[in-house]
Amino acid sequence: MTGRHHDAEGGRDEDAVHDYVEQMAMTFARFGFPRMAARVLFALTTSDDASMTAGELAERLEVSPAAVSGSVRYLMQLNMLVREPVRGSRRDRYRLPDHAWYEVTASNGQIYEEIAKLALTGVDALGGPGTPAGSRVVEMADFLRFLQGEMVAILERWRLTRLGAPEDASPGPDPAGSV
Amino acid sequence: MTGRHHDAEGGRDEDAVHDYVEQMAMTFARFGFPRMAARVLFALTTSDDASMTAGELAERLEVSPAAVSGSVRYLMQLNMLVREPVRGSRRDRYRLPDHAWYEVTASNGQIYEEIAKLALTGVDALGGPGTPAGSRVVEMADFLRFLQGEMVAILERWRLTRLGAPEDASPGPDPAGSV
DNA sequence: CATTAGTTTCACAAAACTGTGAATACTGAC
DNA sequence: GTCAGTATTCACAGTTTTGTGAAACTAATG
Repeated sequence: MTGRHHDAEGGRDEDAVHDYVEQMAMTFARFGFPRMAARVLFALTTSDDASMTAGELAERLEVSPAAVSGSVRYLMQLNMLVREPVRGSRRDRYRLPDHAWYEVTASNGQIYEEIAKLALTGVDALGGPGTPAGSRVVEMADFLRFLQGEMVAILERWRLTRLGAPEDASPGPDPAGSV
Repeated sequence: MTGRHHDAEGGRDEDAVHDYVEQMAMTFARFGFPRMAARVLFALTTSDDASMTAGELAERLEVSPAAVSGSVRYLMQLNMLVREPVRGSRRDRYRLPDHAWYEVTASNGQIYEEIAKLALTGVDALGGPGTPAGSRVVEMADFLRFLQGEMVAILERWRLTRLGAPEDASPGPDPAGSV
């Protein structure tokens, strides 16, 4: 025993996991993601069954139940988390869906379209699509719609190549030696 | 004269443009983009030559020069704005590059790889890629790298089809009647 | 070299955001 | 129906972010 909860080769190092969760969460926070929600997300990501109760999350992260409550609500609204009532108990388990990153990326794709639509509402005020400013806005909207369309296609490709193949327990055909 | 600065059919309606800038900026702010930077961005987007001095921006947006200064620095760091010193004057013009959205999307692509790399640093602590948590992290990293790679490809396709074709003043081949 | 227009920096006030503890409201068990 | 265990809501405090006014800095012009 080293003082760090490191079981053995291949075992989990809980302290290191703790650090890792915090590091990932802070990185996401830098990109505008709510801090506590990021902590919850990675606490779940790093738990072996991708599932914890609110109480377990609070204990693990050493934060109040209130903070967990707010964060899980936020994450659920983003479709990154599902709540699963536990039969025979009033506890709910919060679980990361199986392919959460794929799912959330797919469901967020719609925001490109929303922004494009909003952008185009300004074209008239700018004097129409023939004016420099008007055409600039149209180009932006076109670009966003292009991105959205392509995104749908590449997500479909991911779904087919990675999620379509049923048995793929190994990390993947492309371990991509850490760059 | 209606009280709104609307010249004629096809002319700009400055009041409406003002509202539009604010609306777009607030939408971006909801997604975590700094508010004032968003205002500056859309003030430039909606100006006919995509270029203004700091003073013009401050006047147009009715904010302090200090706020403009901070925001343009932020936007330049994101490659969404270039500073162009004006010869024979101490004024700098801040200009939106021609295909700003394309450019910034392309230059931001790298963040997927960064997050993927950071994510993989946790695999050991989780007990290796064979554990449930470890494989989950590997899948996330794989997905992010896949996205990044595909993004590079689709941006290249945009560049070739839209920026490669020299004359395309019309809004585009696909007006995409508002969905 | 002094003047002046324009921009940036700095310290500070206001607003927004985060997370907490306490109170409240659910929900299943008995 | 009552009890007990959980989850949620609410008001608040600490922190961070945002934007301002004033002063400092920079560069062209007479």
